[in-house]
Amino acid sequence: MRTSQYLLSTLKETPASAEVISHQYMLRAGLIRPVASGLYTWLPTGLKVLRKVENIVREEMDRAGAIETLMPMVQPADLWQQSGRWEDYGPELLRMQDRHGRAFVLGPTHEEVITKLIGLELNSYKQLPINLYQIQTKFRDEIRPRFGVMRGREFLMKDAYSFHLSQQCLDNTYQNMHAAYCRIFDRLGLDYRPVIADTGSIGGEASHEFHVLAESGEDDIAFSDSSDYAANIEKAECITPAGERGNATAELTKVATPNIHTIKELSEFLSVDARQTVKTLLVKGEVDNENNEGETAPVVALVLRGDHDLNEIKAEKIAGVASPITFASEEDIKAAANCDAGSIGPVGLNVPVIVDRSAAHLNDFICGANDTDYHYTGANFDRDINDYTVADIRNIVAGDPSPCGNGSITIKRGIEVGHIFQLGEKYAQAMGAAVLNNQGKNQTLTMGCYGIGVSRIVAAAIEQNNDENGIIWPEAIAPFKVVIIPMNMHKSHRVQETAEKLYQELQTAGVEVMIDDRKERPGVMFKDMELIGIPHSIIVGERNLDNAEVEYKNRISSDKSTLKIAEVIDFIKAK
RNA sequence: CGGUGAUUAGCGCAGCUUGGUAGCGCACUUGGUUUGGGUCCAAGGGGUCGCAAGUUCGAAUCUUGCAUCACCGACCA
Repeated sequence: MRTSQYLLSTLKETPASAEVISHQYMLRAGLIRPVASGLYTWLPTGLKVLRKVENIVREEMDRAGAIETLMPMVQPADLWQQSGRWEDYGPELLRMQDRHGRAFVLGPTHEEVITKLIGLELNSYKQLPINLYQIQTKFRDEIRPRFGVMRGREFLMKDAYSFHLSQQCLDNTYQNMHAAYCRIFDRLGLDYRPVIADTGSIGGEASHEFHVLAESGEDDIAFSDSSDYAANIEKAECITPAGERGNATAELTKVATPNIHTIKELSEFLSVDARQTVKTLLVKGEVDNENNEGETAPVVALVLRGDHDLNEIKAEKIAGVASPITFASEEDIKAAANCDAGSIGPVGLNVPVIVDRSAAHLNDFICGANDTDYHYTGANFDRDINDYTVADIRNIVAGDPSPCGNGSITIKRGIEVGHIFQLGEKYAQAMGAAVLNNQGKNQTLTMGCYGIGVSRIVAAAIEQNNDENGIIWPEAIAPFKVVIIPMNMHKSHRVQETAEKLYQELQTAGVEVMIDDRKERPGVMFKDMELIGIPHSIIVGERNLDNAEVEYKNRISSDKSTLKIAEVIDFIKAK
């Protein structure tokens, strides 16, 4: 490709709307342009990268035995009504009507379509297992699109769906996909981790997320420092602290704590470590629709150690706690604890009390006294608080023992680029996907689903591989392998001839090569090519031609060397 | 949707407080100059000042409403 006949579209300045580095560089390097909130045009260079990612994903899915299909982006509403997600999915599902007034949706995912298809096409256990995938544009009407293509509303996704008659068969395919995903991210050249994940709204049993590690990631991942254990912080179990709880030695004492509302203020005011304090959160309880028709929801107290944060996902799974988590209103708090929110405590509190495992391990701790501007010191479970249950309801923090039993936890940020689930029979049942088993009986299929965010990977790769000069593409997904940068080509026939000759030869050798044949000063070319992040540069200048040499520069290592012109082709091909 | 901020040339911004007929840098065009790290000089082209209504002799500037974009929270590949 010649830059003079190409749409380079690089920008010197960073558009004000771009927050994260990948978004900034994708705009500046001319990979994407915004069209509307969460919607982007892929410019030629960006599309080249996107296609490379897509092809690696396709090759590895094919190698793993999955079969490619293509389903429509627009789907009829009745499929979604059949699965129940027409009601459940919420406003993220973009709904519309055709000219006849029939309801459709823009597909955010394709479980309904594929399951319906499988139900129609498959009749016998002999056709199982089967794993179908597609690489397709999805649309999710995100509340807040951000970070460019990292969280766009329209995005390219690989989604695969497998069908089975037994859990064991599903497990096999699940493991197979897990391995395929590792090969994909290995080939992409990214630093990633498979982590244990919450199954979220899709539901089901086993689930792993694949995260690319980057500071700007939106998820917190908990790792063991001495095993393979990694889990999304939403899911990481906080185990009961080792050892026996200390004995109650202090007397329960009510102390005045004027205008103290937060744990930070409390620990400073009383000069104690936040770890010796306890915070009590009041949330709405579960309404039992059958027995308490129309009654207001009761309130439940959640007790955490002062330095810990509530994990809402864990908490809302506990019986008696409303899902989603809803914090009690000021009136509810007044009614239940007779004080302001800053002074609630578990002592003498007349509502169900759920205590986190770590908080339950404390003795002689400090908590609210259920009296505005007062706290208790020297509080103890089983002496001052008797009616309570213990559960894991907090977020894991760095330094906690790993739930796998080996080592302690460190926390890093990750960008979720892949997610594999075992779905079970949910969709197969709803859509009527069943086959005859080997006893001749109709049996509902069990399902797995496996997603990869293809367009998100492009952004994630940049988040992980960049410097102050621009993008540093991993070799496997670079838009071009090598760029020829001639110095003042229009003034030197020798330079022009050599550059053109190398360009032709590299093309003939099947190397993806760009030649910067613009009438630009050297600095401009260097800056642009570094911004775009092409891994290898060949610089052709008068300086080296007398020795029949050109200069080579590596974008990753910044290593420079001189090469004999005759060696260039083999040198680049070997890279 | 809630909270915050923004909207002036393709991009980055000033002008608004104190109303008087729109400016800077980059990019673009032309000529010259320079030529191994975003040269320098000169001359140009390009703007319904987000939209609508109001106040006023006069509105980018003041008022009101709306729209769009971005950031912080709930969603997720």
